[in-house]
Amino acid sequence: MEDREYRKVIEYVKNEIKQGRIQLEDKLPAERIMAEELDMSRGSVREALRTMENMGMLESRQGSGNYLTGNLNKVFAESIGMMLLLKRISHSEVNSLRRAIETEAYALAVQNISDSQIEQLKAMLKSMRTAEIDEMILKDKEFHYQMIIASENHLIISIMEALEEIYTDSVEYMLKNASEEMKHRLFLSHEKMLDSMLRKDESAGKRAVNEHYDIIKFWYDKE
Amino acid sequence: MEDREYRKVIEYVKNEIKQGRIQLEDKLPAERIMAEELDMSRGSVREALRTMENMGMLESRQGSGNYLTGNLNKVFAESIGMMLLLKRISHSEVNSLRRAIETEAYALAVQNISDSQIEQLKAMLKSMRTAEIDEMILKDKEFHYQMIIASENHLIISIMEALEEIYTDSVEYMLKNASEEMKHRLFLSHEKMLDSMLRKDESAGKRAVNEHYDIIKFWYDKE
DNA sequence: GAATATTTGTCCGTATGTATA
DNA sequence: CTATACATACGGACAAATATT
Repeated sequence: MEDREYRKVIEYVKNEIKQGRIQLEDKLPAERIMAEELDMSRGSVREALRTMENMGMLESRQGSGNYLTGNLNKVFAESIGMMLLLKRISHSEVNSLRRAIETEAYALAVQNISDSQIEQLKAMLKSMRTAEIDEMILKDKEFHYQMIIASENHLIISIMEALEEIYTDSVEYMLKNASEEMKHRLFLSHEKMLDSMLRKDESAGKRAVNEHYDIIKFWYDKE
Repeated sequence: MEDREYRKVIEYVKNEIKQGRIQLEDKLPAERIMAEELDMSRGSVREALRTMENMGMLESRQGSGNYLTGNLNKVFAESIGMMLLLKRISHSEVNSLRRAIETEAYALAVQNISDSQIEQLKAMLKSMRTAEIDEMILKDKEFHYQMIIASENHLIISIMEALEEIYTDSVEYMLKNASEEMKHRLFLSHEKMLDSMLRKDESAGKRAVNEHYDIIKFWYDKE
């Protein structure tokens, strides 16, 4: 079943990592070398490289070589985007995932956030209140992103970056068509998130995150 | 930057889907045909196919053709597995993600779960109490999986399946080396999850899920 | 800075194994 | 069973980008 030729390369690379012979940022042997070493064609090696590139574990640089990297977000963004296109999943399902992850990110952020990060959050919230719509959208995005970063969980950050990529347009559309009341309620939920952050009140903060996503869910259901 | 030849194929397929000319389960034009149509080599087309296969959006069947599918889990499992191998992320970070998603899955399950599913959960919990260790591990896995399925969120189900794939061995190791007290506490958290499910008490259930993951976190931190 | 070697990117032609009518 | 269509894989060639001398 899964006995494609190019799998040999992936197993080879995996093994080299396990043995500690190569690690992040290192260069792999040249395509030709690997092809000869593993007794296979260069084309098959290239299929393996493409696979690994799309897993986010390597980067090919023409004229230079193939280097081990660690970028998850593109894989997630592209895959989830495709599943949406193929109608395999729905926007409301993705919204649930965002709610799930941001709630946990909040809990982690409460523990890890620095004073300067909190100051930045305050500043963002302040400009959200007064700013024009485009500026508001930007600050809204930054506010959430800052929370995610403060979680210090690389996996969570990657997935949220991927989801962000998918949703920028959608969020912009929503905010530009939202009622004043809805925008006010969103603002209040942000305020609660920050307030609870200051008081290190995890559960109140989590509730605020959930409120935030309930507002969005309500809007999507109506649309 | 992203101007590789094979991207043409992906754009072409995306467009065919958007135009409604092909959809899930449909067969793509043959490699040769696409290569000629898009004026490129078969090798480059194959790299694109490999990319799309690893995005979970198609399946290549030798002698038959390339078919559009929608399987997310393999991509996630392989990518996350690789990031762990490359030490780009840690096990505790993955554990946080599982906690996040399972908490939300629980909330969704409370709304969607059927009576027969609840009966099955009861049965699983019952055999978990008395069973031998191997049977217990199996039932534990089934219990959580059943909850996830009841969420009826395909994206959440896919990601959890991927994480499950990565963690089967690790969970087995943990449970086989856990103290009786820890196993008892895990059992109690399961019991709370089910109890709250019966009473449709979402927040108590979420707390139980969190307790469950706190126990696991404690074990990992100690290990 | 220029010449040269290395490496990835892309192409073509061909042979083989597999599925399908 | 045969013929056709198709994916899989190989080897050789040249172009383009980069690294090295």
